[in-house]
Order: sequence, then structure tokens, then C-alpha cells
Amino acid sequence: MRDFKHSLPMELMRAREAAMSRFRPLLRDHGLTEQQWRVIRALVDAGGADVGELATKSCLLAPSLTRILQHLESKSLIQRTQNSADNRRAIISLTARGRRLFNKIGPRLEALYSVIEDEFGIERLEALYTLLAEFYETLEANW
Amino acid sequence: MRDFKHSLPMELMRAREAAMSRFRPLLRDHGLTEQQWRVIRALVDAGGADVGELATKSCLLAPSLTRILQHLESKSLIQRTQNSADNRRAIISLTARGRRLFNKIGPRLEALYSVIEDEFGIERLEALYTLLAEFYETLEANW
DNA sequence: TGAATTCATTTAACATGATAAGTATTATAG
DNA sequence: CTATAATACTTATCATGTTAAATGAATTCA
Repeated sequence: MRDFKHSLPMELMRAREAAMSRFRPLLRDHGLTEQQWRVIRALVDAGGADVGELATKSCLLAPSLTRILQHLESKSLIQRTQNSADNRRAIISLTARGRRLFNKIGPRLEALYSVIEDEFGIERLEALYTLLAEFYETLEANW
Repeated sequence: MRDFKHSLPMELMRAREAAMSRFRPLLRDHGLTEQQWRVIRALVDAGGADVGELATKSCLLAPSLTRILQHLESKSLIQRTQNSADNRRAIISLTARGRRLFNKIGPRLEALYSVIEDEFGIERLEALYTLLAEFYETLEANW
């Protein structure tokens, strides 16, 4: 049998954790989890989206997203606007407060990301990123 | 600001999920989560280990592992042996039942892994694996 | 040797991951 | 039209992720 350590899912997880462990403290200092941050960032990127779109963009399952949105709404970081065309899907958007929080944290996370780029090298990082995207595409396509 | 989609942690997560979604149903059919399986596999690999070693090998945090071991013990898949040299660390090992379960599921998971190898290509998979290991090493070393 | 420290593990608390089931709304077939 | 099915989301449940604090055993050092 293949060596236990030579497990792709494990290696993906370890690599991700190595990166996330550098970002998490900053987020935590601002009372955010990494998942909450992904939602905020997706909202900045999209400028308003329904729950389904948001789930796709932030890579969260619908039940998790439901809870996270309730949490973010209770902290007045997001708001819901009823969609008259389809009452099932409300449109989620950042509040002014949510945008301020993003503007405060975003650049500092980018700085941490730049450090990683310097350490590992942008070219290798791009190569890794490309391989990962291809891997994802391949597995999605053939399934 | 960098494009939201061009986020390495997200891409690592998506790649991992693409792979795991193929393995998870089989595990689930046998009443196991992916984390429980990682512990079982680490125990096969090590043949007996204390909780700390097991946490490292299976990439689980100690509190998660504690709960998982309680669960696996209640299903008689693992057992604890007191270590006379140090009463803090009990030695965990698979029961006969745990080994049987591993022998039953292991080959079928390997088969699924082989499909991925064929789809993506062993060379590219190796290249990806190498980059991931280097990424991990780089980030751990410089921190 | 015994108090302080360190170490290994567990508990606690809150948040998310994963699956199944429920609810309300919209679309569709007859 | 209207019963039915499909959609979008939410709840519910159990398991794990993450951090901090607690417990108990081994080590260190005055």
C-alpha cells in the first residue's frame, strides 16, 4: 500500500494550514473566523449576492453559510435586501461597517500574503496555483 | 487588490474537497468520517502510538483527536494500553476489529485513488505533491 | 525532597463541516 | 387554474476545528 504520508488530501490540508496559521491570528484579533472573512471578501468582490452565489464564491456549504450570515448580521456587518423578483433569495450586501472592517483588515492580510510570496517565490506559487486549478477542473469534469 | 478567486488557501481547499468528495461516500457507508479514517490509517502505519504522535501523523488537533479516540474506542476499533514508563501517555492501537475494517476499506480507497492518478496523470500528481511538500516546508521553516 | 515548572492530555465553549429533513416560494404539467 | 415538482434556503443533528483553561503526571531545581 502507498505510504500513508504520501496522501494528497493530507498534503493539501497541511499546506493550507501552514498558510492559514499566519492569517488566523489577525482575523481573530478582529473577532472574525476565516470563514466569516471569506464571506466578507466574497461580498466585496461581488458587491451583493444571494445566498447561493455566496456559498459558491466563499466555498461554504449552505447550512454553514446560513449560520455565518446570521452571525454577521447580528454584528451589523451585512444586511439583507428582499428581492422582489424572487422572494426566496434575499440579496446580501455589506454594511458600511462591514466595508470599514474589510478596508482595515484586507491590506494587512495582503501584506502577510506578500511575505509568503517572497519566501516561496512568486513563480513557484503560480505553478502551484495552476496545478491546483487543473486538478480541481479535472476531477470536477470527470465526475 | 488581488483577485478573490486567486487565493491559495481557497484553491487548496477546493482541490482537497474535489478529492475527498470521492472518498467520503465509501467511508460513510462504513460509518466512518474522514478524520476517523486518518486515525485508523495512522495506527496501521505506526502499529501503536501515543496521542501526541497520533495527532501529528493524522493531522488532527489534540481536542479533536481526544473525541475521535473516545468514539473509536466505543466502537471497539481501537484500544488503550497503559504506558508504565509515563502514565500520561497511553499507547493507542487497533483492535482486531479495527484491522479488519481497515483491510476491508483500504483497498477500495486505493482503487479510487488510482482513478484520480489516471485522470490527472501520475507525473503531474507527483509534481503537485512535491510543490505542496516544499510549500509546507518553506512556511514551517521561516516561522 | 518538595515546590514550581513543564508536559501530555482532556474539557469546555463556540464556530463550522456534513448529511438529512423541513419550509416557503416559484415553476410546470395537466 | 391547480396539484405537483423543483428551487432556495433554513433547521436539526452529530462530528470536527479552534482556542483557552483545567487536570494529572513527570521533571527540575533550590
